Amino acid sequence: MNRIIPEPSVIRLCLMYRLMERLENNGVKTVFSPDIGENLGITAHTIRKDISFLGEIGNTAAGYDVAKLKDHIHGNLGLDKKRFACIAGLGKLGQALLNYRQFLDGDYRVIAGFDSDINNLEMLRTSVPLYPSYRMTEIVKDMGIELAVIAVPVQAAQEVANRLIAGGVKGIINFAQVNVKSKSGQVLIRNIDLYGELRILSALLNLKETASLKKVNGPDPGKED
Amino acid sequence: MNRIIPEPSVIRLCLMYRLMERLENNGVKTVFSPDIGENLGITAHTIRKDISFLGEIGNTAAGYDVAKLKDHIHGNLGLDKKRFACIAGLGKLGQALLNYRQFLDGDYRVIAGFDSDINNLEMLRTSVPLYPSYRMTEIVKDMGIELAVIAVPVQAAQEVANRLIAGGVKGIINFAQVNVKSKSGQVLIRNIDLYGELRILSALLNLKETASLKKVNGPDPGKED
DNA sequence: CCATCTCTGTGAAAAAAATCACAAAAAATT
DNA sequence: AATTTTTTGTGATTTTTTTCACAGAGATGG
Ligand SMILES: NC(=O)c1ccc[n+]([C@@H]2O[C@H](COP(=O)([O-])OP(=O)(O)OC[C@H]3O[C@@H](n4cnc5c(N)ncnc54)[C@H](O)[C@@H]3O)[C@@H](O)[C@H]2O)c1
Ligand SMILES: NC(=O)c1ccc[n+]([C@@H]2O[C@H](COP(=O)([O-])OP(=O)(O)OC[C@H]3O[C@@H](n4cnc5c(N)ncnc54)[C@H](O)[C@@H]3O)[C@@H](O)[C@H]2O)c1
Repeated sequence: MNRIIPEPSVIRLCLMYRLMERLENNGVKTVFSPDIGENLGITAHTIRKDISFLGEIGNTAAGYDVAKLKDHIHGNLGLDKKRFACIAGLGKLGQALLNYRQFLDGDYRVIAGFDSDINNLEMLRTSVPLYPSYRMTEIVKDMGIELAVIAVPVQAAQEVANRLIAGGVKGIINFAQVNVKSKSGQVLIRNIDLYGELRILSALLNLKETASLKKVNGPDPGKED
Repeated sequence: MNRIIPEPSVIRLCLMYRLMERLENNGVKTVFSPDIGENLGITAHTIRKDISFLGEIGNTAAGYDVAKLKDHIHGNLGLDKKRFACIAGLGKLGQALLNYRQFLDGDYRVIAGFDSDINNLEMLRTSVPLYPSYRMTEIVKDMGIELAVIAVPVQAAQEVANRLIAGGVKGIINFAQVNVKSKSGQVLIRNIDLYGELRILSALLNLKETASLKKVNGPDPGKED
């Protein structure tokens, strides 16, 4: 058993965690590695390898106890650590996120919203405290906010990231149409390009047709659609 | 030069395309591989390798012509192929996407929206034609829609995916809190978990602190934040 | 127009990740 | 209680991806 976990495994384990939550809700008590794989589009081999990075937890010949596996992942990845989050930019996308239940009562709770447009702030009905953009660094620092979501226009994104980082944010999810960076490289940043996802899909489809793609993801598929 | 392109390279090339668009808008004429790398958080080596999968295009000792590289990626990845898209589920998130400019006038144009709630459909002000959910398969087939975005509640997601696939959709982006699957494995699916991104960030931060993560991404960072 | 300097393109090497294959442990069956 | 079946956990192997290193093509500059 290895205590050093590859990043792709961490990401898959997070997906497994979500799956275990759902299975537990549905009253499922036990799962086998091929079930998990089937659900996540990953081979059973990889599933078992990923889980084994966290130590032994399965039952030989009897699979994994759903609740136990969930807690195991939870504990080992430190998901029990609660963190505060904020949303910078409360336009169409920022508002949708701001009102999303999981962001309000989950482990990574949104406790502040920021926008440069004061009128916009006054219009919004929400239980989350909202602040003008110029107070971002100060508020982030005071509230101990560690995670941030950027949903501002492309021109403002890097500047907003800088202010968040100055306030002590350690992780950022960025939806603006530009990869934002942290100069020190110490802050984790995940750039998500929603429109770009369509571009990627289209490119993969094209290449799949002309057979010039090395591999298309997903493990042994079933038979029929 | 290799005509078979690894999937990670395809994804990075799509990011490069976005960057070239922006640089061109800003009047930048030439870029060097380290610039591109710096912008995307990837090493210059990888950038050059990725580009070289598409054939020679750079100028020895003089970098890449922005417009030329953009068109080169565009052509080689088949991004010139226009495709129609639709959005299934017009709640908070679906509406934000539906009104996003790039989805309305980009190459992957949203030409239909679906919701099971007729009242909701009647309330919405948009230039995109909206349809009740039960017509999904029929409309998708008739309009020749190839790409779809799923933004329905978790319970409905797989069922909606099935209907889209029955209508002939070839690629799906799914925002519901469950990995949806295509039985044949022929349909490309990208599951995006917005809340899960926060979980991943938190897990990576925890592991970084306890030094039990194999590698944290991002190439040689600069000096200061 | 020669020397030098710069940056691409790519085979080779290294690193990382996924897959395999099987021992071993427990459950199920007879 | 012995045998068969099942399924985990993990070293070993294979595949994939990234990084390296440098030849070579062209720019630059005297
Ligand atoms: N809406 C979508 O579906 C969608 C899809 C993909 C990507 N995006 C990206 O997400 C971002 C937000 O999109 P949107 O549609 O919500 O845009 P929007 O224009 O509706 O909202 C942007 C908000 O940011 C605020 N803002 C501007 N500068 C700011 C600053 N310096 N600090 C804080 N707030 C500031 C504005 O006042 C506005 O409220 C954009 O970068 C967009 O490209 C949006
Ligand atoms: N809103 C967010 O910020 C956010 C963030 C992360 C993930 N998500 C996920 O995105 C999805 C949508 O979220 P939301 O906040 O927009 O939810 P929502 O409840 O506001 O909207 C869901 C919409 O889907 C429609 N719908 C239900 N069943 C349908 C069916 N069978 N066919 C077509 N339409 C149907 C509903 O009528 C409703 O309009 C959910 O799965 C949610 O978990 C949302």
